[in-house]
Amino acid sequence: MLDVAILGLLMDRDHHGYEVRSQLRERLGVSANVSFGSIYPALARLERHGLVEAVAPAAPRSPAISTGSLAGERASLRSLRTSAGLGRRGRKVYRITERGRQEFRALLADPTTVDDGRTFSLRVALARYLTPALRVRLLERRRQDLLERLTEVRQGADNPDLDAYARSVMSHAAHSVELDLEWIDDLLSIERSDSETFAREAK
Amino acid sequence: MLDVAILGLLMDRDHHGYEVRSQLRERLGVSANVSFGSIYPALARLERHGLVEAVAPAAPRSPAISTGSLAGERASLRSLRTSAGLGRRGRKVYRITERGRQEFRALLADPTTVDDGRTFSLRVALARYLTPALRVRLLERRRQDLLERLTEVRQGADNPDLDAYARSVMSHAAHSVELDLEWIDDLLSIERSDSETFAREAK
DNA sequence: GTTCCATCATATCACTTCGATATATCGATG
DNA sequence: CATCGATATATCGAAGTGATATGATGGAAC
Repeated sequence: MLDVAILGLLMDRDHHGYEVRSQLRERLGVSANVSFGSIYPALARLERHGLVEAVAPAAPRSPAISTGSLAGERASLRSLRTSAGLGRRGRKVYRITERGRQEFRALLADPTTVDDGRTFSLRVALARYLTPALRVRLLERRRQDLLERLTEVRQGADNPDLDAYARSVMSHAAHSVELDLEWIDDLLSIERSDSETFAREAK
Repeated sequence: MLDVAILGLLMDRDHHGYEVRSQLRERLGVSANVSFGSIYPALARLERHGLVEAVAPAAPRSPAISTGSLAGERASLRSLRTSAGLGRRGRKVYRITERGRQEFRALLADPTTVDDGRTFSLRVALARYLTPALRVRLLERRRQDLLERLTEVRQGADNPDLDAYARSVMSHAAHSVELDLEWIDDLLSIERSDSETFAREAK
C-alpha cells in the first residue's frame, strides 16, 4: 500500500523521494521509517505505469558561462541532471499525473483489500479524498474486522493454557482494539452528524 | 523475527508448519495471518541452520502387509514420507534442537534489534524465557521508544497544516501509545514487586 | 458404503519490502 | 577551509506477502 501513500502525498504537492519518507511520518502518521529500498523502486514503478512523472526543476540557477575545462564538465553534468528531472542538489521531484489521480482514488476506495492497522490509518489520514459514503463504508468494514479480532483476543486473555505474559499480551491487545473501536465510532458519529448538517442545510 | 516466533513455539512442543500459523495467533497474539510463503521457507531455513529438525512420526499405523501392486505403491510412498520426516497425513513435524534453544534465547534477548509493536508484543508473549533483568531491559527500552513516538504524534495532532482526518489519526495514535505505556508500566511494576517478593523470601 | 466437501497440509511463484551499504552534495560550525 | 551531520539517490540480498496448485483426510449426507 506504499503506492497509495505516495500518490496521496503527491495529491497535495510535488515531492522527491527523500522527502516522501519524512512526510509519511509527519503527515500520514506512518510509524515505521519506510526504507529507501522500497521508496525509490516504488517511485520508479509509479513512473513506469504513468501515474507520476519527473518534474523539470524550478530555476536551475544562473546558466554559468563556462570558462575552464573543469568548470565546463561540472556545468554539463548539471545540465544533464536537470534534463533528466534532477533539480538542485540532485533532487528528483515527482508530480502526480491525471491517471495517477484516478488510480489513487480507486486504490483508496478499493473494498477488496483487507485493512490491517497500518493501512487503515493510512486510509483515514487520506479520507478527505473519499466521498462521505465511501468513508462510512471504510469505517464500518474496519469495525467489523475489529469486532472479530476482539472476541479472539478476549478468548486468548482467558486461556488458562497461556502463561501470565502471553495472557497479558492478549489482554492488552483487547484493550487496544477497544480503543480503536471507540475511535471508529467517534469518526462514524462525526460522519453522520456532518451528513445531517448537510441535509438540514439542503432544505 | 519470524524465526524467534517459530522457535518460541517449538520451545513448548513440536509443531508442523500448518499448525505454526494458528499457534502464532492463538498463543503469541500475532494479529496478521502469517503466510505459508514465509512459514515453510522459514522452517527450511531453520532446519538448514541446524536449529530445528524433522521428527520421525509417532506411530505410523499398522505396517499393512501389502497385497496388490497399488496397495504396495501406497505403502512404499508412506514409508518414503515417514523416512523424510512426514508423519500421518503428510505432516512434517519439527522439533527444536539444543543449538536452536541457545539461538532462541540469544535472539529473544538481542538488544540491537529495534522493536516495533509486533515484535515487542511477540517478545513479551515469550518473556518467560527471559531472566527478570532482561525482561526489565526489554520493557524499558520499548518505553523510551514510545515516549519519543508520543511527542511526535502529539505534534502531528496539533499541526494546523493537517486536515481533520490526518489530525484524528495522529491524536488516536497518541492515545494508543499512551495505552501502550500504561501497559508497560504495569508490567514493570509487576517485575519489581516480583523481585521484592523474591528478595523478601531470600532473607 | 460411497460420493462429496470442507479442512488440513505442503509447496512454489512473482512481486514488494526491508535493512544495509555505497556514494556524493550541501550547509553550518569551528 | 576543513570537516561533519543532514540531505539525496541508488542498489543488493534476504525475507515476507498473496495467490495459486496440489493432494490427503475425515465426516456428513444420501
